[in-house]
Amino acid sequence: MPVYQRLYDDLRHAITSGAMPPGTKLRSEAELAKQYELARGSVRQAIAQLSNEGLVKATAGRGTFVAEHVVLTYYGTRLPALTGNSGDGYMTNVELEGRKGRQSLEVRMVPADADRARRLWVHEGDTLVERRLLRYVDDKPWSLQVGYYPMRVAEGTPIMAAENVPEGTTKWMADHGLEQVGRIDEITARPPSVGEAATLQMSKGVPLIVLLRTAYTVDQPVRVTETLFPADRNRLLYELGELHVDPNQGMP
Amino acid sequence: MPVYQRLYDDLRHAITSGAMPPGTKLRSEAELAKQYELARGSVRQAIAQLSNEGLVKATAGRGTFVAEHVVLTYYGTRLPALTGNSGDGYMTNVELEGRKGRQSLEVRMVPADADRARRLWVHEGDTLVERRLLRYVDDKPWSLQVGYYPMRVAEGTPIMAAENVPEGTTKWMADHGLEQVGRIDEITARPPSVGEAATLQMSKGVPLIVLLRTAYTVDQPVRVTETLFPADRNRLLYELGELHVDPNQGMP
DNA sequence: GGTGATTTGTGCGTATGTATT
DNA sequence: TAATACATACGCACAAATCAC
Repeated sequence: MPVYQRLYDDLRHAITSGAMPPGTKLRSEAELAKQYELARGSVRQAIAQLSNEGLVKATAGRGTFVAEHVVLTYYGTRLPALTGNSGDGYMTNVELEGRKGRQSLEVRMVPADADRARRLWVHEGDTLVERRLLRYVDDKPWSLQVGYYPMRVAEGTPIMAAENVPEGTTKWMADHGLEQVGRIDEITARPPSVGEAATLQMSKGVPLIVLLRTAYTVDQPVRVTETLFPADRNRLLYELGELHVDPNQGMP
Repeated sequence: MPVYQRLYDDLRHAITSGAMPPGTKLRSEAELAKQYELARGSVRQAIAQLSNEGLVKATAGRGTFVAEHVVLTYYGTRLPALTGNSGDGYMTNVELEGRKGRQSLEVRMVPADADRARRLWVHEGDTLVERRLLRYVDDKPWSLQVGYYPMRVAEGTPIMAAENVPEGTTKWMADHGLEQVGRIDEITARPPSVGEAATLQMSKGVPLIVLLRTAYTVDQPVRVTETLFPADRNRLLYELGELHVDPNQGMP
């Protein structure tokens, strides 16, 4: 185990546990070196790793500071996600947290690859409608959602138009006989590609959380969405079972 | 956007979509260089990135192959997780998939930091029971779960003993008047520290999925667990709402 | 077992564009 | 504006591992 690891662990724990809130100035590299009995190079290595993860921001001459760290929560189980996911559900959520939401949309026709074909009960190569939604929060790109609809669902509907469906695609579908009653969320994580890092304006060491959601009516799958969340500014939250206490409130 | 990116994207898509199943040999670096009109160095960069993510494995003299890719699914919503999570629930699941499960356990007393204190309704510095569970699958370390119990829950119970609770701690607690009726799962991802990468035997480019679960009885939180999943061999799956169709079965 | 062909691993040098200082 | 550093990209050469004959 490298020597800088202990410093790195301490700092990360202090930041993530809230002991050092955003804006806090770290002690200087020289001070940390003396305190931990390390060479300044080792201190820099620990800080470089934190910087790579987006936890701190170093500025020459000023010092190193805990990064302003807005983490938005994506509620996997709450109603907005269930009733108006594609468009306004998430965005109302964002605005509830006092932030400014915006999104850009592209719609294309693409052939289904093997995986999406299996999930959507179509044949490989069949045409799917792809809706690519880049969501901004406070004018920063925040997450990228790519949704796929089979033609049997999308044909002749506003889903095929390159425009926002004001009430959200999920709500629109429910109003037209395609009510989504269940879904499966698969969650993985991986490093971003260079292109993804660029469009989402994330540093390369930050992972992407990948949420692959398949939505079902009572008798068929109707949509697959893949949402990419930069892990330094997003977390997913699932509320399961029955909660009789308020988790945000402290002890009574 | 770098030129090697197109090759990287093509290869990754071919692998993740199933077009190139595990064991498939990639074309040689020289061939790919000619095909994509790149220098060999650029081809190597694309492959290095895939290798870093654990998607391919290169061997001198033989070639580069799509990695044998066992991905185990952690079911966030199924009963094993709800009734016997800590011990045997997950492991029965693993054995159901035809793999060999094993785990090592350490139990310690630790003071609560600010974050865990807030979640468990105790004061910062109060003593918690820490149960550290390293799970192996087929003799490879697979995930690391660290659970924290407040003393009001753990005192005088097998939870404090450094031994497996055969029926699982959750089941044990339910049998003794602490039935868990709800829980909150918070999901994030981050790069592993060097120590974590070592104990979980993962390559450094692979992210960790972090699942932070707070479990509640009808009137209080009773446990916080933080589970670390190397992202290249784990995925989380949540089944939500009502599913009237079998998602694993193809189209009828 | 030996030999040569193939393939990855590694080193070096050069050039270019971008961002930082 | 100049200097510096860094990532990207290209090309070449050789070493090391593997495999077929």
